Amino acid sequence: MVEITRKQREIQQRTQDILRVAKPILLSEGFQALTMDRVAASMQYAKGTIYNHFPNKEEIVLALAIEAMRLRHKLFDKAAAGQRSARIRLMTIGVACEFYTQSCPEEFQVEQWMRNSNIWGKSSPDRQAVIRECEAGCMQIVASLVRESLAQGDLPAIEHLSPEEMVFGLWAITFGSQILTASSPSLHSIGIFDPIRSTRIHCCRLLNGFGWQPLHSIDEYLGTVEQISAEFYPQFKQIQREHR
Amino acid sequence: MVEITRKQREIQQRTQDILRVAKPILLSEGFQALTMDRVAASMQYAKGTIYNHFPNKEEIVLALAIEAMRLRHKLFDKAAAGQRSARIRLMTIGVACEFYTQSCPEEFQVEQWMRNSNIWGKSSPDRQAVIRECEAGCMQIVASLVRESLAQGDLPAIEHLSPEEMVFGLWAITFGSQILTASSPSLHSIGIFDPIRSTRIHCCRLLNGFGWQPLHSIDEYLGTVEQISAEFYPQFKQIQREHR
DNA sequence: GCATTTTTTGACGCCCCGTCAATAATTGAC
DNA sequence: GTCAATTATTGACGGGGCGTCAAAAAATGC
Repeated sequence: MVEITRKQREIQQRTQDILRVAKPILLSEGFQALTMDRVAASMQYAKGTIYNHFPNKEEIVLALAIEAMRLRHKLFDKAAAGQRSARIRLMTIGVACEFYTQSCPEEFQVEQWMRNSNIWGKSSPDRQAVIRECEAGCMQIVASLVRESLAQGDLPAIEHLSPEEMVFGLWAITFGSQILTASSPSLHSIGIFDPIRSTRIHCCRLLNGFGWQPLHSIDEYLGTVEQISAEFYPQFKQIQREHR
Repeated sequence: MVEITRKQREIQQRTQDILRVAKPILLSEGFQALTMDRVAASMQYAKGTIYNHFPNKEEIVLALAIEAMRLRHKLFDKAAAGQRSARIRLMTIGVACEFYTQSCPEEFQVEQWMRNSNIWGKSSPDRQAVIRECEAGCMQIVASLVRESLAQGDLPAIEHLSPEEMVFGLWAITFGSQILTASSPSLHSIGIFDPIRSTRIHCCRLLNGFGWQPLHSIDEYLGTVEQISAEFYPQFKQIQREHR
């Protein structure tokens, strides 16, 4: 059943190779520059062979997006594991998001591309389903932390606001901040010089606002986030500098 | 100085005509389907003539984005005018955002397209500058409401959080929610059935969290938002037509 | 070793982009 | 009203990407 012939393995390997070739082209020169001819030429295969693996270039982008979201999912999983309080583990997920966006900017970029309706619309339902599962999976990790805290009494039930809606709020502010940071050229001119710090503060206020115990002062929160960051992603600062 | 020859007027008019032709193509069939040949054929002009107006199709998209953002700016302006408290006027801007996204989905869509680096990167610095000004202008409207409230004492200065950062938070959560609503297929499956209501609640909690007087209970807030909505946008369709 | 199946190939048809020399229209001087 | 100069329009063209498919090559199995 898990029998895989050599041939099949070779084919799977080549699918990977195609992605490895396509990714730098996509990320450094954009979607336009990613052409099937070029991918084929880079690998010394004929174009038709590439088409045996991906029916169009949009599918390549979606395949890369799936890899990106799997990475995100893995980071979320690691962050949500462990013995600490749900609130701390939730903060760790927040740090994971920062880490992801900052030190895997390519994956983050691909996720944005995937949201582009041109690409989404042309890709196969199968891959779309994988993406959806992955996204839902990430949300479920957060949601289960919320439910855990509710069950343990750290987090009071809030009238008018379901646990899922709390997740939605956290997600929206994190995601919204990151998108704006990445694509709003006017941010700096309006006086936002450190969007990451701003985002952290808003998340802290949101969590405190939910009444999620133990409440943190901003200074505590920022300090704890720094600790988590240093602990989980010791290489982060370095990478951060690399990417300026 | 404001002398405009008939010829110039005709040319300006045709630029508009091109946008009127391009918009439905773009919105109903996507960026792929928007080809210069097709635009030209639709208007019974030669392709070269279209190129006299726009050096490439990305510029057409950006020109449409400028129209969209001007509309957004106008809505913000109207919302921020009037004699009511700054907090109410801010809420009115929130309603304006909802209105914009809901009843001008095409404009909202074009704004997203514009953020796509493929399009942004290929367009002219002039149009990019207009977009930036427009975006900064929208933010300034919000920022000045914040500053007004600070000056009047309705809104306490918050340690660690500048007025601009408050704007950033509001912007991020509103924008983030809307993007997610528009492009996250898993929202429904995770249990978010009324994202607009959720977003309103989060905004209310954010404003209350800032200590922005007078504080609203969720019920009050939702009620007030409904009132504003009914007052400013009594007839959804009519306003939509105005800007066609 | 040979027939059958699978895989690879790359030329092909189609379409789009953006250009530009040729053509048409407009202008303004006389 | 005429005509030369200026300006605007045209559409054929070169370059290139997409996706296909019949033919060639390779692998398989008997």
